[in-house]
Amino acid sequence: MDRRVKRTRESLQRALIEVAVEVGYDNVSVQNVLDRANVVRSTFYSHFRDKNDLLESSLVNLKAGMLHQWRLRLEHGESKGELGFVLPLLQHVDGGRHLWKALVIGESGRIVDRNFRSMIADLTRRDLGLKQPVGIEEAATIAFVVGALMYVIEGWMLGTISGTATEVNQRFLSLALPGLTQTSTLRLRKSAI
Amino acid sequence: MDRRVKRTRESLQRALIEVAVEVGYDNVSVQNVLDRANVVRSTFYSHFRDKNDLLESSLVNLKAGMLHQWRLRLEHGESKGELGFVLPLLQHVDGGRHLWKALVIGESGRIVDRNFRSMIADLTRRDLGLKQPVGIEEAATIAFVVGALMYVIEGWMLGTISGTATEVNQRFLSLALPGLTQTSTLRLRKSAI
DNA sequence: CCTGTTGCCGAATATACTGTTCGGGAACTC
DNA sequence: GAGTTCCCGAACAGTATATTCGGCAACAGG
Repeated sequence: MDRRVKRTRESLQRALIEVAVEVGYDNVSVQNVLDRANVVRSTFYSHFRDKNDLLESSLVNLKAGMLHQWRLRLEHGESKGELGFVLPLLQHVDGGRHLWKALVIGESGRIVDRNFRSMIADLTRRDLGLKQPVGIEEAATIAFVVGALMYVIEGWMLGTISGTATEVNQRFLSLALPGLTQTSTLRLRKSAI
Repeated sequence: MDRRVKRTRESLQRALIEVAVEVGYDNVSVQNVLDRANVVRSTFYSHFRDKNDLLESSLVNLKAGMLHQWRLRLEHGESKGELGFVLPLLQHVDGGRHLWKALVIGESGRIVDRNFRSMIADLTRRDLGLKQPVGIEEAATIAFVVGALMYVIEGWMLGTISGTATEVNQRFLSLALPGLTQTSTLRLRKSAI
């Protein structure tokens, strides 16, 4: 790939994140990004459809980095057990706390959400594939786990939930695992219907 | 309150919802709402800060209606047990399926999310207040339950998750309750740390 | 019914941001 | 070194937001 192309794309991606962290994604105009990246309008639109498109392309990198770190920890045997991917995930998110805190708020939150939802859903599916609870549709289970995890992470980023990655992981697993490993015959007491 | 004020505000609220259901919230301009409501620009801005502000005021009514229906069902004894508020909630949402499906998508999704998160959080807190799991911070538990429920509802609205309100309720409870009633000593097996 | 107040209309206007166009010149690939 | 590709710069139309203000009509209270 042409070196110039790579340079402009990376400049724009970096600029967007920087400015978003400073003033919040919703308050970022294309012009702000252009100024920061030293790129001109027409160039921007020859690479990206709009601001959201740029964000989405930035997320590709962030996701790649996350999966990379996850694999490293997998190899080091640090993420065993059911939902073992959660701890590495939390640790990685913890590293870029400023970044994620900025991106969780506002319109970018939806985009981040949509991107990571599918990733987490995949990890969850792979993890739970073997011990699927009987009689409970997969879609509901995935939505349940992913939603719970996303909200916990969000609360953790925003400071509503405190604690280290390990602690948050423990809290999450203690809430999630019992429902997932429960057998179908026990899964609902009469009083709760 | 001046009758004209009430009329104008209600016209605008109704118009916003109508148009949003038709073309999606994100594609609604202030002008669209004005045309539908037969209200002029300056009047709009004398009542609401912007489109989102109008949506927020509309949600007040929707939430009120929801809580009203919930109380009715409570009196009829249809929502007993832990997380008993979930079923009435699902049933109410099911009633306005078109509406919610439209509001879940796009920018309005975040606003709806923010509004109902706090409502569901309150209901959850009240419900779980007595049997708080030991050693698990309340904030994490609330975020867990609320997130799981929100995502399940969203998936249900969008058709990813199928079934009746009763079935979805059962699925949700069977996933959530075991983790909530688990005692602290059992809450984590070594392998999952 | 009368009176003072309040809200709505209508139109104009400033502002800001988006997205597109195009030619000249520089940087890149091979 | 030749030819292609990309970036710059500046201009431009289009669209939506948000504010202003005078005149008229509807309202609440007595």
